[in-house]
Amino acid sequence: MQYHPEKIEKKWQEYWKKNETYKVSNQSDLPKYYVLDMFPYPSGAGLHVGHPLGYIASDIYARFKRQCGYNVLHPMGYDAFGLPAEQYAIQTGVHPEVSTAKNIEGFRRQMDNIGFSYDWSREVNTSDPNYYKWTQWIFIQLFHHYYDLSADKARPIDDLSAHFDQYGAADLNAVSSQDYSFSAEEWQAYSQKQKADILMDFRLAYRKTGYVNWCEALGTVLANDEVKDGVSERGGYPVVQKAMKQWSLRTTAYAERLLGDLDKVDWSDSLKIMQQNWIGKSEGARVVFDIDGHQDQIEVFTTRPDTIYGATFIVLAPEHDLVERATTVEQQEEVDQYISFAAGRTERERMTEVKKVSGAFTGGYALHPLTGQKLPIWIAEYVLKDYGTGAIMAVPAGDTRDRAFAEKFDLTITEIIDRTAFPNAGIEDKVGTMINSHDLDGLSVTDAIQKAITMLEENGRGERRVNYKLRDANFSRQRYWGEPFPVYYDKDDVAYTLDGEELPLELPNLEDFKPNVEGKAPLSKLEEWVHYKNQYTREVDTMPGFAGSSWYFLRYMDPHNDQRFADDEALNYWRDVDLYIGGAEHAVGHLLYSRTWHKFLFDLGLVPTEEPFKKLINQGMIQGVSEKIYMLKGKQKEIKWTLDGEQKEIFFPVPSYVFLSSEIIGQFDQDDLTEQYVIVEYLQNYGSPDKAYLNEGGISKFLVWRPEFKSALFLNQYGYWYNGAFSVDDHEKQRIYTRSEVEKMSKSKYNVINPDHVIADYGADCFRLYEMFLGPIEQSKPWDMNGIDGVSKFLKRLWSLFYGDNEQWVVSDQPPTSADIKVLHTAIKKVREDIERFSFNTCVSAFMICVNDLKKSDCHAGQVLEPLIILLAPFAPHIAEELWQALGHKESITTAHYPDYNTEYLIDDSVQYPLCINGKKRALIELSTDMDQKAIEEAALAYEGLDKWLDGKSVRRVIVVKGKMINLVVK
RNA sequence: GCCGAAGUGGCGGAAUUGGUAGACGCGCUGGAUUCAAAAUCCAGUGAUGGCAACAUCGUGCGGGUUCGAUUCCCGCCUUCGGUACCA
Repeated sequence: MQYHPEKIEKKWQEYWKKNETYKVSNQSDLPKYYVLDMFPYPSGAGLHVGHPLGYIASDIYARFKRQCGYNVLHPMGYDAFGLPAEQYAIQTGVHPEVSTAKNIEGFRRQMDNIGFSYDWSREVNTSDPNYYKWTQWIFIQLFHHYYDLSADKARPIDDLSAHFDQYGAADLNAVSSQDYSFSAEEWQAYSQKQKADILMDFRLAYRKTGYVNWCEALGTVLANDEVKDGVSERGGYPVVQKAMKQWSLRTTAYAERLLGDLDKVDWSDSLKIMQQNWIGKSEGARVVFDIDGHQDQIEVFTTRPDTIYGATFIVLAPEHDLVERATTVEQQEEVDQYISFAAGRTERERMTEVKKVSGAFTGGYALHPLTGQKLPIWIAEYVLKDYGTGAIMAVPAGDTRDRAFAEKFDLTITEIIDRTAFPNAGIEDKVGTMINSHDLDGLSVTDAIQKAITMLEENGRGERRVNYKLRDANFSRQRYWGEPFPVYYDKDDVAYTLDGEELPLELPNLEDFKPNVEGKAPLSKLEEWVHYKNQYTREVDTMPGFAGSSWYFLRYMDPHNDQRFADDEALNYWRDVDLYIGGAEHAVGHLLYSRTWHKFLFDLGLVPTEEPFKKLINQGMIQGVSEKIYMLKGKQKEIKWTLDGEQKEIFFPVPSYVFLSSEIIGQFDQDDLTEQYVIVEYLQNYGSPDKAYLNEGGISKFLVWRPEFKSALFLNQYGYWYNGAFSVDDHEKQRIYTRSEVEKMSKSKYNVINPDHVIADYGADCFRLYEMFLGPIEQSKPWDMNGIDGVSKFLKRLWSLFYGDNEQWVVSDQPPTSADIKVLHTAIKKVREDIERFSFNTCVSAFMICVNDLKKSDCHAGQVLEPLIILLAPFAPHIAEELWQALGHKESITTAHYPDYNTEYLIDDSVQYPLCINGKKRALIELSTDMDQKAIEEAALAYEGLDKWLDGKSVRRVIVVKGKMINLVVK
């Protein structure tokens, strides 16, 4: 029997489906294990070879754990709300629901083709009302809770109202948008609207003014992704930052716990550091500056209160509320101009372009809190509205950007730290002795920080404060394809949430997905829908992409429950995700949002764990190799080139496009050249950089795809292709070479490799093994097919251990040799250990070594081959099932216990020791394994070739690492 | 800019705790088999010099620690991911 992957793979995929092999129950005596993949956004480009990298790894691990006796939850679903479907709808009129359903179907077919062990009965889809009912429900809970810092958890907002009723804002330790002080009597006297506004400042889901990328020309709000170099990517129109009332989630309330609980999870240090830095905890002081001639105060946060006497001016973000107040009549025009300049700058530009210094003087002055000195108030884009308080005290002697700013605008620079004792220290380093700082003079920086805070507190001009870089998450999108907010407003703009029985609030149907006037969300066009119970209006914005993905891992535990987001029993059984695999691009965003939601649900007693993901692995990205063909710009009337030193020319009857093979572009002026993408599947030799080419067939396909080039000429170093034929006969000379470039794998770059095509050529098992064989799971690499033949050969060799070279069943009952047993147990040990450390590429190597060795010794013993295919089953499940069945088993190999190794079989009699002189390997000596340190040392010194290396010098020291190496230190 | 990661033969990569650099695979070269090809099998394959034995160099670059560094430390360079509305 021959190895035909296409036959056996379909057969087993159908078997697994029919027998519900991978269906998992919430009731089991076995220990649980939850293996999760980051679910995909079902894009129109389909699944490409980059997606399955992580999915294959997690599938191997899930299958391995199952065979080790765990009840394994391994589900999959779709993150189905998102921008691309909406853009597609705007372009084509196809409803996002329709295109999404179609894409999901395609993804599912592609995933089935790879042979994953998902329990598809638990599939979730974030755009399914039965799912987003609970996303809305969680939002409602967030709305009705606030964060109590004393209890260090979320508490019902009604408790807060009760506190206000009884005590006013006194003795309150809660997270809020601004500080409040009012008495119980005052509170009781407030109007409903006033009360609602105050409570809003405490809610965990709350409204505030946020900024969006507004493109007037397109009449829409753009995602950051759609803005390039400050203008819209489509059309290149200006983009400005526009203020809009938006929903936010008070993620900052959880900052401290998000930071501290990183200790509880088994994630890589680099990932934890990224999250730490994102949360960005810093300790310092809040300092208050009076504005000269006004009642208002400017509040700043500084990590360097020691430098307070070096503060020589104040900088506000251009959007800061007090800019208007501080600006004088004379400066009004300049300030207005600067504000509109800053509005045209994206936040990214403002952060990145640190070398461009710009700003404007408001004309106003602040008073130094300790000296009373007048400090000019400036506005500048380097101060961001959402960072800290949106204002800074500028200390040009202690901060590089402040210094650059002071130098540019000729502002006072007061040196306040003497660093002569630290000649290598930069101006931001916390070393040195204070000078020009009144009471702080002579103190070290660290002492000065403490004393400065005390002084500020005593003067009532500030206090010790912890600040986080983490910002509250903007939760509103002016778009259609997302979860509708279960929210409505009364005439006074007071927000209310829908009752539970009204959920899900289904996304109403729409024909036209373009935004409404002034960038209002598309739902605002449905006037009837917007009006709710006569006097109310509904929220028309929708939730962002991360809403549905922030809790989906919980829904898999109990996906069909219509009473709760998941049942207690299911939650208490599965608890948390034991292994989570996904792209490094989610390192902060998704993982931080999920952790926040999870902690909130924990506070409400709804989930049993504080952290959702115990162990996390980031898979690397598979990049694509795009291929571009050179072309002369515009249509040509004639073409001249040199062939074998001879000048050639062609005059075209009608002007034609001319494409050039890459080896001859040197003959042309580079300025006349341009490039066109080629669909990589049209190319021969694709995968070898700069060696891919179009042959006659490829050119035909290219011209069918791009009919505008139908009459083009393709030129290479031997001749040309024109009107359907090459001018040379030799096939070797009929090649138009393209240029290769490593880029993101994307539909728009025509470099997407569909796993289906690889599977059609090599089989799913081969594809799975090859993706793992490419390299460490965490590393990014461009996709290339150059090594896949090796994996394919391996599977055929494995098959031939069972079916022999003449395709007859050759497995025997003969007991195996001890050498073959050693080969098997070496592989078991290596594979078991490497799976546990997620080193799947070396597992594949271990399989290859094992099969090569068994092939060499002509081993066909069932006692060796049977454990071997169980060992391989998680990696190549189809071939494993087939051979398992051929060995006479009736049950799926999924139920077979994963083999254990016995170290007794692995012991060697002797060790090859490298004999090193001063760390350099000079000889190999073979010594018995049981020799002790001393005996090894003696054997080394007795080595006959030794004199040659000593060169008259003597051995000073002998270092022996038993079983590893011997080093002689010679002087 | 800031935060994180990576860089080893012609290529993908291995070296798990500081201990034989290049496992395994691709490619390439030579050979066997074949009418021929494919497939398969065998041998070789880091660079330089040498007939060879062997020697020297060699893990992005420049330093350092150590008997010994791909691995640890300091300073750079390049590429990739994120940078709060792509997912």
